[in-house]
Amino acid sequence: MAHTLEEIARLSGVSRSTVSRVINGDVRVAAATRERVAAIVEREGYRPNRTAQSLASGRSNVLGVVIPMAADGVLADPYFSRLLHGIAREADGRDQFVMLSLAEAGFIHRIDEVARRGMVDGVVFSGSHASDPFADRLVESGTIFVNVGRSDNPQVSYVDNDNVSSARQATAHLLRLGRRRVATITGPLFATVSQDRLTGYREALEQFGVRYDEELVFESDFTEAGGRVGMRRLLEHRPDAVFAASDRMAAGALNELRAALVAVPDDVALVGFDDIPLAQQMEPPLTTVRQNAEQLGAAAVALLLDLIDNPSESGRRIILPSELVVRSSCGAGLG
Amino acid sequence: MAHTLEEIARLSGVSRSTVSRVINGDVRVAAATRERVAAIVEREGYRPNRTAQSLASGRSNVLGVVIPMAADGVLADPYFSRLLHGIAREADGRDQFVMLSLAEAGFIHRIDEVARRGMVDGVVFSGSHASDPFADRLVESGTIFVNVGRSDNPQVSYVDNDNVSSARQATAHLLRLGRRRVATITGPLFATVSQDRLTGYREALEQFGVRYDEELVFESDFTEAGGRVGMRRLLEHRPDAVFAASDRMAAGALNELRAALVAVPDDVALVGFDDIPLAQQMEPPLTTVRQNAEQLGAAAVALLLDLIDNPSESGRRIILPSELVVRSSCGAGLG
DNA sequence: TTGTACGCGTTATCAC
DNA sequence: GTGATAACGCGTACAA
Repeated sequence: MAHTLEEIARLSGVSRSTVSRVINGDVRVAAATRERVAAIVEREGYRPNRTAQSLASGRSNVLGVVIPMAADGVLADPYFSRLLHGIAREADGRDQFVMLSLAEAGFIHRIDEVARRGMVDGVVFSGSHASDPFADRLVESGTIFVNVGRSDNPQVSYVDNDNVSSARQATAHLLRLGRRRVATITGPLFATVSQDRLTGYREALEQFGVRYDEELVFESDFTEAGGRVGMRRLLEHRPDAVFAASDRMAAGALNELRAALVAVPDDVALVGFDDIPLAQQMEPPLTTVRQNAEQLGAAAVALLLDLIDNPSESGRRIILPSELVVRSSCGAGLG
Repeated sequence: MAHTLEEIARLSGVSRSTVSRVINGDVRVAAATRERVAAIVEREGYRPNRTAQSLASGRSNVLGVVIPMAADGVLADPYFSRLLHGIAREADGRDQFVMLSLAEAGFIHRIDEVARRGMVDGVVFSGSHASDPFADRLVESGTIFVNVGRSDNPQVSYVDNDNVSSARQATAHLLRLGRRRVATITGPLFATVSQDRLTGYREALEQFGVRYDEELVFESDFTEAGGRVGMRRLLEHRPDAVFAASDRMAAGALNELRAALVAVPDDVALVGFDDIPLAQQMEPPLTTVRQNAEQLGAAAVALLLDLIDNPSESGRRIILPSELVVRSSCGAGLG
């Protein structure tokens, strides 16, 4: 088992350079030579040392992926699983490796580590804050990266779902069905997704000439427990519909409604966001917005690679469309 | 912003070697020198180039993690999320990086890539087969790795849950409550977990002097849909209890039982395996075996690092205990 | 305690 | 087409 270029070169009676050329598919090499060397590479099962390649070429073909684990068990959220899956799959398809960092609280040092020159060519950062110190740190350190989720920093490139328009559409759907006291359970408002979905909600209200009522807005945390608590409080203000900014919160809300003996959708219509697997198994099945997290991850990788090849560009944005999936929790017939 | 050892050396008026020593905490360096150099390193925000370090030292501090994506959306299974979380967290705590490879079908080449010298110091492989070609490939290539899940290959080191004894305990629990026609829905039997849980089931039967009846065994695939199908078939043979080898299958079975108007646990008692979040929200709450996937991941990393430091050792095994969580689907009072 | 010099395995720039 | 040879940035005997 030969281990270095040098050995392969010796075995095939050529120089290191030629072997290197064969390995890298350089055209300027005689067909006969190429074949002979290739055969020996094959026979010996030789693989170039990645680290040495990286050092010499200045490129590692490794993409860093940083996912802040704000709450415990964030990975339990199907969104992140899918996002990660999309990232991994796209990276794989483009012959890139993925270096994963599930950053716990106080992980600033990990960012520095990941951004360390040589390790990775770029970073996909799943940052949820409009203005994130870590994102700032990344641009400051000159690391090429793309944010998954909107960012206020004009320098940062990002991919995101069209949260505003999707939320507007979801809320409008409720209004169109005649509901007028439409409440909403939002995610944590420091997160751009939460802000954007709230914005969409307000836009729909305005569009239908319905007054925005703060009492019908409850800020929660995307979890089922949070949705349940939110619903309990909202119930005091007699809503006839609820737009939950995540399916998990919608599930919690549904549990609370059931416990309070409120009929869904008859008394209160419900719409979620995400279209997690559970959504269609809920009773009644949940009307929700399908966002394709895998696609988002793939898009992030594609954009990142583009940025790596064209470092001059910055502040690029890619917005992916979502789709309203009408089931029965909203009180509309299927269709 | 200084970028190389050389520059820092020049800036602080010493040689590269000395700076290197300071960086690596070598004791043989004068306190005064150390301080001076450290200050400059700090001021310049210098970080050693990881790639160069790896090449020179022969160690990358990167751990490969390979998870075969047999079925689509494997990551959706909470087990893998938790496993991955445990791995990432432990690796982080030990200053290791994680290189993730979500290997799709036909991913043999990826294994080779990951095992490529220089990239990673070792690999955590989540292989489910008793005898896995990929695992064989890894040992063949001399890659240091640990398998998550039992392996028949005496060379491979692995960490695993105590599936046999847990399954025995779960089944025995049913038998102890007086059930005699205890059926089981197994996972795919090429997987060691499935085999082991089936073995535990048989052991419990034997222990209670109950004949093993093939008609009461249905091989499925760990998914909810699979559990549902399995339950439908088993129903033909009038079981009074079911041990499902995964909570997701238990959920499917429960749905089927409900559809068939069979009372749980009165007519048919049910026990699952995994203790996924859904388990305690099922109606009735599911009695199940709690396996700590995070701990499994952490143990895998710990073992791997141990192996990296002591490459001579091989075939080490670590078995983690599980715990029966009694809720009400089995027909026992809480306790 | 500090510095010199060589090696890690490639890539890339030259000549030939 | 092919082959020396100089980087790439760092670790580490060995010498001083």
